[in-house]
Amino acid sequence: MRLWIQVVRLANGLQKNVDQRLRKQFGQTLARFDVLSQLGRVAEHELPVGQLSARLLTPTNNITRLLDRMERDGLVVRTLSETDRRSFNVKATPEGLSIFDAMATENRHWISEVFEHLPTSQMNGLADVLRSISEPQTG
Amino acid sequence: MRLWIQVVRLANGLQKNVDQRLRKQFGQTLARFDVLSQLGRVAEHELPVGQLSARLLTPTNNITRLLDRMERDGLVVRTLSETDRRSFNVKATPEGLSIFDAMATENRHWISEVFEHLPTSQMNGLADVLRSISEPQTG
DNA sequence: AATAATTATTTTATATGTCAAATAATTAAA
DNA sequence: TTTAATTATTTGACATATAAAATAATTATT
Repeated sequence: MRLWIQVVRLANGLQKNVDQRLRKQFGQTLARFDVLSQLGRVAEHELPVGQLSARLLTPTNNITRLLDRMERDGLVVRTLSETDRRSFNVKATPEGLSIFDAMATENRHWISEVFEHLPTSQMNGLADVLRSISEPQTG
Repeated sequence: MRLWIQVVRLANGLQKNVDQRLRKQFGQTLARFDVLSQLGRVAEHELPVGQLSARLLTPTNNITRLLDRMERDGLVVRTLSETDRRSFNVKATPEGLSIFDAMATENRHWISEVFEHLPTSQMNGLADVLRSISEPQTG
């Protein structure tokens, strides 16, 4: 069964494609886009590092340096939590949010190009398959 | 349409899962597994670096250091090409092949567990979708 | 209050990925 | 046959990912 290899290739291809476009057109990466997209959808565009990493399905230690560089580049700021001195809040800056909006707009175009030629029936079928596969490994 | 995000998550989940198991059980990574799987399926288990990178859909400069470490760990050897002094052949060592066989066996189990519960009809549907999506972006 | 366990984050070390530039050998052109 | 262009691979600089250990603050226990 080489089906999974095809799924992986499709996903990797999509990600590479998006990452390359983000690099060229915005000087940003997919990882940064993911961070901003999480911050973009919460109140105050602000989250504790731990919650951010949980939303990204990635361990905390994995995004510390990513945040370092994003902070250096003015996309986010870290502020001490007022209730827990161990914890930092990460907040998207206006500049970060504005870059994110631009990236998100472009991204929607790219993705819809890829799925444009896919009939609705197949789209629904794909959604079903994803549900079937994803559920058992939840957790 | 967040369909593509689900595809990406499924694929990333699968890859992370496999990578972690390979690390824990064999002290190897998915990237190394990919290299060995390509070498494993050609005559003499040997390929020029360029052809190897083409098969892995990754630029040559991207696997140079990977090969350095694999050579250091005795999984592959690099030998000068006899016909082109710019070119190196990468060959899997007996040790590399033996580790690969063990990894491939385990890998088949893990993957079949994931797809085990998927009805044949959905499997075929997924294959169709993959074909539809993949064709336009071939290249 | 002192000790222990837990939690949030960073640090360290290493592996993999990106792009651009360097090196060196081959082929093509003048 | 010198020069120029191409090809194969490596190197350099940096970004992202992994695991394990370190820090430091909090909570729980005694």
